[in-house]
Amino acid sequence: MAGTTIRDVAREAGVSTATVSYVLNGSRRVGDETRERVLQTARRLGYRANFTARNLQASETRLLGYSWRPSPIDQFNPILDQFLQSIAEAAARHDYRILAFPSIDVHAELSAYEEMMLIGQVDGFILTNTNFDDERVLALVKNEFPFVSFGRANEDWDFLWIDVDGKAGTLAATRHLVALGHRRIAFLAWPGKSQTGFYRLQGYLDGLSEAGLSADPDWIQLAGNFYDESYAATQRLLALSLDRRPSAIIASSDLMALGVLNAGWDAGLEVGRELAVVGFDDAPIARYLRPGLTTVAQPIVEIGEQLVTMLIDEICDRPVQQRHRLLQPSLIVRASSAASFVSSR
Amino acid sequence: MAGTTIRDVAREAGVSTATVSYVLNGSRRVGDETRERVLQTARRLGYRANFTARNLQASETRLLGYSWRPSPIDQFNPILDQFLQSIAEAAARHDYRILAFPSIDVHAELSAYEEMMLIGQVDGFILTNTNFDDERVLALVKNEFPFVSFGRANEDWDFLWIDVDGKAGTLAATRHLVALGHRRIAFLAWPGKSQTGFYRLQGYLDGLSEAGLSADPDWIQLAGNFYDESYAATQRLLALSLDRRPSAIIASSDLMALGVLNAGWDAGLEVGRELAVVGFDDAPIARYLRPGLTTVAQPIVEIGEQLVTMLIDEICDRPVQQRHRLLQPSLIVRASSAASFVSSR
DNA sequence: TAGGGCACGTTAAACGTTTAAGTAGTGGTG
DNA sequence: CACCACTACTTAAACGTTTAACGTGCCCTA
Repeated sequence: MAGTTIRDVAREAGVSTATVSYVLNGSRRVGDETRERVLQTARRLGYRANFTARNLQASETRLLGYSWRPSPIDQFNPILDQFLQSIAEAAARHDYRILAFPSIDVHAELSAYEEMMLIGQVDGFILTNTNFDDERVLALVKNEFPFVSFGRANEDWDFLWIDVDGKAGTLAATRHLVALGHRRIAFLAWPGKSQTGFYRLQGYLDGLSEAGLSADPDWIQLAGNFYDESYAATQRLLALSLDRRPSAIIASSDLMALGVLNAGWDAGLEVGRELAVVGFDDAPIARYLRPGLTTVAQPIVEIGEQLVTMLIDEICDRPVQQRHRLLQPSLIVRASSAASFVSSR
Repeated sequence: MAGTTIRDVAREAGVSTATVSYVLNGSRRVGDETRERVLQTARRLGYRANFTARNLQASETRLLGYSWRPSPIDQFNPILDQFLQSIAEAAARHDYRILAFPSIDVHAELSAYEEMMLIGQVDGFILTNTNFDDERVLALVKNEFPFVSFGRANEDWDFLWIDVDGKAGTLAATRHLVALGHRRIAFLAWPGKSQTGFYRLQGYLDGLSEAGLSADPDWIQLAGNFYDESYAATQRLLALSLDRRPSAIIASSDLMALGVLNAGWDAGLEVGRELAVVGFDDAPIARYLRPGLTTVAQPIVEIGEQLVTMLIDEICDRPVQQRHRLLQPSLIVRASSAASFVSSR
């Protein structure tokens, strides 16, 4: 279709294709007069480099695969937007592009085929929502294919990852609530073997013991990363007898915090004063909720950029300085936990 | 790196590369015995097809570029998540992948270069957030490069697009409010030459005149697609004297509706009963707000799928049935406009 | 038995680049 | 003048596939 090749330009300009290539890439000195002529001809003919051919010759694709787990239709993905933009721009700075791979969970026997399809199409992978025993990590490690992950998996697997120190995040959240006077603090934890979820729970537990508080077992409620489950879990918490009912709830994500807010509201509580709520993610919506949601923010843009440069270093066989990086989150205090509180013992 | 080529397999299996290719692609009959031997060898050597080479030979990239305008960091993109997933999966069904191109707005003289870089990297483009006088459309049309757009641009430009009938959406919203008894209905419109914004405003105006209502000029407030501007615009509306103050507000987007909700709340109004609010987009968050946000939902997944098949048809020079498609949105009624209302004349 | 038709393989050109190695031509130096 | 160094350009091989065109040998039919 487009069809103007480097050969057309060469013929038209009366030089060899090599010369045209040298001019276009600036990879070698070319006489001023010839260079001008080539450039003019290229422009006149509307020449555009064929990336496929160039990549074949360089035996690289200049493509990075981005694999994420799509969220259910009615949930929101708090970071996709920022993250995608961040990795796309970081990649572009190094002349790489991002190829989208929503990971389908039907990993039956397709996976072998799929895997074969995926690899060879890109130079490396960026994984998000990485889990314990993540089969994607396993497959990539087995194939010795370059990749980086946002999120840790099994401790004994060695691969490049960046993660947010979730423990530090929920620890800060817990300290914040303790400082406000809260003594009965509950936590909505993810069930199953999620590393991320585990660390977030750990920070909460650490925060309690640091303050000399012991956690009532009922204060730790299991709920998947869904609005409904978190709403129901909150109802269970609020149904506890008055002396055990928590005055503050930390949720493992903003989506879940939303369930807490609404369950609190529906129970007739004034969130912020009668019930403190803290989320995790700082989703864009968090600041616009009423009351504004106190939450733990992750440096998404920075993570995206670091992941990309890390991956490109790996692809180019450059040594990667820190193969595992734990970035610090920051607590954003808003009205959902602003009012200071005195425990009604 | 990976390095096992079709030639290695051929040598190892004692056949020609052509035979290997035929076996792997099933593009021609090959003797059972030979086929088995080739497959075994390929498996044993861990052979993976090199897509670049394959694409070069087929002179296609099997890649679709997806260009969107990233939202500011503190705003949310109501559809990115669903839309991206939808086009990625639809593309995968036809063995295409999605390449991410967040369109940088610095379109100074970069654009010529950019354009050159973009084209040739993909077989076609998917545009979203298409504007009146959209320079991307112009560039693609000029280059006769295959693309489809989610959203219309200038009437006299001929290109493939799918859009949601925004006029029908706001018309339905207006009718709904009228039916509830509202007589003073305001509209938050986007300034500037946005086609999308224009149609949405039009539906509102049609709805009013259909009901025999005339719009007070002050009821149409201009505000960009941002929370803050919409919040401020709502404050202006609520500051009108009691006999002119609107009892219902339609916003051009859910993000803006959020500004309306909060401004209403901050003014001490009970949204849903004292002030009805309608948004546009049905962002995932809409259902979780309190009160739940009445809004106009777009069939995002369907749009994504249709765009992709449309684009692939165009790329393959197959005739495209309807080059312009207007899909119908649907009104989702929630608590922000549920209570029936009697105007206090 | 000559011939066509079929099944199964191979050969080699092509896709559009990049780049190592080679060839002229020029000017400077001993 | 012989030699070298340098500049400016060309030749041609490679990157890893696909596929049209071309052998073979074999069976079937007239």
